[in-house]
Amino acid sequence: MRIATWNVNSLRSRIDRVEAFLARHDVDVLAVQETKAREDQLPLMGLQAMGYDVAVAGVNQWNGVGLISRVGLEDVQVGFEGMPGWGEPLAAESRAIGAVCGGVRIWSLYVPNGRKPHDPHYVYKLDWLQRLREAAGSWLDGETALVGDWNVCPTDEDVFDPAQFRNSTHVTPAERAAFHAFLEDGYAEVTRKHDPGYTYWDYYRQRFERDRGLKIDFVLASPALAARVTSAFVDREERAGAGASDHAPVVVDLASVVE
DNA sequence: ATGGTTGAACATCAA
Repeated sequence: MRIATWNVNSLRSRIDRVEAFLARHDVDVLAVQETKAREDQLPLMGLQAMGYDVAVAGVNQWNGVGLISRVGLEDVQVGFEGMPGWGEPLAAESRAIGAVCGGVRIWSLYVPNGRKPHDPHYVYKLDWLQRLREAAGSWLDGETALVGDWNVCPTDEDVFDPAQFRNSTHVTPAERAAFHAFLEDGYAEVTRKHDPGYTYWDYYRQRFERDRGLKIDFVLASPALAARVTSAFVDREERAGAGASDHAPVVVDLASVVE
């Protein structure tokens, strides 16, 4: 089974690229972030014609997430227990949607950006990650994937110029500790060893063309799922050209379950 | 420090 995660930066404006990506790589499940649309706003006919089911969450224009699956989409959950929201009118937002796809529970996550250290949104980000950790602890036993835009660079290797980011969000010790807490609990980040490259390049200043990016999109797998991972890669080509998202998709291959 | 680009409730906000 092949799963992928991609911050698409608007599913409506990117639908042609999404369909082409799914076909090009023969993807079974795609977790999307920054969908920026309600389900009733989405052109889903193309995806349905390709055999995919779709579930999305989130009503505001920035933070929506979704799952696109052709191997089942069962037990859909919008948000996780204890997930902190933000004030009105964003209270109805959701940054997490989970479902069982092909026997694997997959969570599509859009971790709060944080804006700037000490900003209320940064406090919210750390709180959100802590509450996710508490919920995720009870999912370790099964085959669980926590995928998406974590908005954290876990190491300096994940930043094109660490000096430039010294006073920025994504790299603070508290954010890195919040990310590593999942690893301490038993989750494994399964993409880095196969592809250490960046996953995000800002639209500003030709950052992609100069390969000045960040690695912030990750796939964390429970032990049973991590044991099934055979390969992974960042689809850098998807970031090139006109009409690209500012993130590239991350693809992970799972070995079939041996009967 | 600032600026640059993109998408959306679009001329302002968020990323």
